[in-house]
Amino acid sequence: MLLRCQLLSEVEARGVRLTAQRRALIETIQEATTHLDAASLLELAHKRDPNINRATVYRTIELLKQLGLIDELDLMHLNGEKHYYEVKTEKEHLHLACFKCGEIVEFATPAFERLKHEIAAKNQFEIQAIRLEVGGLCGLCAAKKQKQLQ
Amino acid sequence: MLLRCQLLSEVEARGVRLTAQRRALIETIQEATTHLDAASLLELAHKRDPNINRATVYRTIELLKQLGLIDELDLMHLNGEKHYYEVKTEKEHLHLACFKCGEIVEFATPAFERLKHEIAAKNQFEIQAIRLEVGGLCGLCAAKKQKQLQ
DNA sequence: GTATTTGCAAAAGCTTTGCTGCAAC
DNA sequence: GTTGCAGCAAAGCTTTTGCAAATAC
Repeated sequence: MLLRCQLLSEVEARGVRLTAQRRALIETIQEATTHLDAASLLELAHKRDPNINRATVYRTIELLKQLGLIDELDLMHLNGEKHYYEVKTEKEHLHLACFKCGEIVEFATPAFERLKHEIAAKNQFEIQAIRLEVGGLCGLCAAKKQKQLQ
Repeated sequence: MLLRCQLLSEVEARGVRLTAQRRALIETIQEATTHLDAASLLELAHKRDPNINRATVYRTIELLKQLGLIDELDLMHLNGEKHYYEVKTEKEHLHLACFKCGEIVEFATPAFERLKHEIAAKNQFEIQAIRLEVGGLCGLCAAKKQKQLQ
């Protein structure tokens, strides 16, 4: 799996030596198909190594954040205050969170990229992290609401 | 003060009866010149009524959120996990948070408005809340870093 | 042998809740 | 006399931390 190798090698390319536990955690993040919060990451990583501890999870997340390799999301606090993590992608994308059904959709558009550049230029700001989150009703839930009102 | 009357009357226009404490809290939010978190709001509101309780603060914030009159911000978790609140404005704006000096700058641009509309249209999404937060180095701190590197 | 990492449990920080009594209408 | 609000303290949830033991190099 190409992607899996990328995150790991990105870390090592930065001269960071990894323990087996951290490697397991990083692989788990890389292979995840949904947005992971710390607890879910721990649970998933336990399949690789049941001894991994919560503290190690947080410390590894901290490491990856420092290296600028993952992004931290709130997903509009749809499920409380936990954070979610995803591997940083080349192109910025945003997250749509449905307050009704909880669905999370990702959306990328050149307009977001352009906006990002405008922000940096007009404010002389060196952007290290950018997070655009949207909350509301997805198409399905919005349609349902319309029906109920009729 | 015109603005102050607006938030209050917006609430009452929605048929919500307010107690004196809630009115005091809402006035405090309206008049604040910085982004308030719950604790700061409580502290400030105590000048109007020293009996206001933390629980009442959170319950009033919840009310205003439900009514769609305030926005909740994280400000890139610059100071921990607390939330900040601001009166919802007509035009969307975003927040730039400097990881170094902690400065928060607001920035509005038509490009953000356009992006918002594109998001809604392309995803058939009914946007109720949108939050764009940026973290990095403000111009000053970025310049300082450049100097140190030389 | 020194430097890091781990495991554990406790603490910390912010927010929510249960419940009792109080106030409003 | 209902209905809803306030006050208090405790609980809840997620994240962070201190420290001793274990591991890696």
